[in-house]
Amino acid sequence: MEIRTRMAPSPTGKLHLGTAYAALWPYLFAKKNQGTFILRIEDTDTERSTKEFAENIIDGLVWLGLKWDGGPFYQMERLSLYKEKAEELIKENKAYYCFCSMRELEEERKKQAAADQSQIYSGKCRNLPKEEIEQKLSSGVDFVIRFKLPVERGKVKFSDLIHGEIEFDSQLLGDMVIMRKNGIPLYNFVVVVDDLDMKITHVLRGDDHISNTPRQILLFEAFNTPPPQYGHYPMILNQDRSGKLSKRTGSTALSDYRADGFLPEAIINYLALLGWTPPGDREILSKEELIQLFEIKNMNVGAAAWNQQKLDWINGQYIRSMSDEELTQRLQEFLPDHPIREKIAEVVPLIKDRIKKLSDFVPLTNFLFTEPEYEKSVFQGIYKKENLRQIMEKIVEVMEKLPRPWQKEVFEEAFRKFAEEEGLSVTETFQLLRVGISGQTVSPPLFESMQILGDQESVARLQKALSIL
RNA sequence: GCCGCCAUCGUCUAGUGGCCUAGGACGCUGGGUUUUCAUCCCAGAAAUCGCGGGUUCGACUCCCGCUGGCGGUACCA
Repeated sequence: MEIRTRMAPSPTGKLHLGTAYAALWPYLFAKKNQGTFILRIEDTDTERSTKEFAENIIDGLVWLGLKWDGGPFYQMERLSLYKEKAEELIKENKAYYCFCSMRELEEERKKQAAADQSQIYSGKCRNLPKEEIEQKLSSGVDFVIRFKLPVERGKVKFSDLIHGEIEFDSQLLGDMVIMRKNGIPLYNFVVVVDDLDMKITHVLRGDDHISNTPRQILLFEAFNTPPPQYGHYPMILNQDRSGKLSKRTGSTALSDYRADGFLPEAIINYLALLGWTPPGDREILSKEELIQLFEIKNMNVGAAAWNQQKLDWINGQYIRSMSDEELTQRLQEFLPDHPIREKIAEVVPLIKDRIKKLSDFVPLTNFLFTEPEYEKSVFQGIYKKENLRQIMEKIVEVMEKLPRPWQKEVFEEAFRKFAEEEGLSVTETFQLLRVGISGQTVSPPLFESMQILGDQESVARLQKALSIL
């Protein structure tokens, strides 16, 4: 039988890391088994869902490379199907109209809470006389449709792909609402109708859905169909383990990570490591390798906390493993308005080992296209003697005398010789030169940087530095 | 409250009864390479396996209880 999985985000916010994580598992499982991965937009919460959020989610999934094979299907475009299915249940006496007001229900729950009872619907409208239902319906009383939970069913058991056997007592579930008066269905019901309609064979979802599973299984039974296989993976926790991943300890929007220069392959790799353990000890794995190695049985059962440093490290690993050409292209795409965009290719070899994310490129190379600000104290911090100015003058002199066109090998030879003659350490000399060129004590390799700047600019900078000493 | 899931270094994890005086990764510390910073390489610190009972010749591994964390308990998804 063909394996069919789905990912079903609700468009009530921008693509969250947790949503990307949720997409990864059904994607990997479907690809691993040459199956079909379906994208379904669960937009039945009309208060909170927006088209923009749906688009943001779709864009994000495309960027990550988690391409779906079917959809996107929007539930709000499928309302007639849900209506038909709800009526089918009513006809078969498996669902009923409920005329209880919100107020009544709230009071009922309050009473139950006070008496330390489970807060489940009393079933007041369960067996209303036919005439009363007709009368209320025709006089326009507000109603919802409730699923008639088969209490006699006893324990609902299922074998979770990740957790193993799980069971719930159906008595504790209550008659849930499956349809609002306005014809918009509720979550547990749409999910079942859609999973049924889309012939989903494997539902991989967060373990916050474990307690929804018995309700959904009961609905599948009401439709006389065996339920799909369920697998509930753990959620991602905040960095401080203070609960499920939220804005509390940092951004959770995928678009923020993208804007910060994280690579999609690094994010996929990291998310995979958060919920699954690869065989062997390699952790840097491409999407293709993940698909090949993925096994549900190796999915983790306990929740993992977000670890930003590990993502940073993984992103750095990906950057370093790229060819210079590829990194250049990525940077050019990432920095479309960069002032020396055409020079990025030249700079890339100097910074590849020095950046963890694409955005690091800018502060690290800023001095190459912006005149630095000089501070006397920085020079004095490197060379503490009185004749600082004289030394700098000599450095400028050496620079000016170097044969053109400039070669970086010549720089090094010339300044090592200079250091020896003047009795300076090589480090001191190179650092004075570095600050003179970049205004900073930390920079990409000095001589390569000078070559990129060119002889005139380099000498001009040193002269400007000299002027403040 | 009730229902459910989970529990090994700071974090992510390996571990399926003896191979564990608990292995790996990130991070951290120290050292090496190096013109700075990084990269890279080497070394190190870091878990009495949440607690208490069992079962067993033997338990991180099996069972029970407790505690703690998390999730659910909606006309949200």
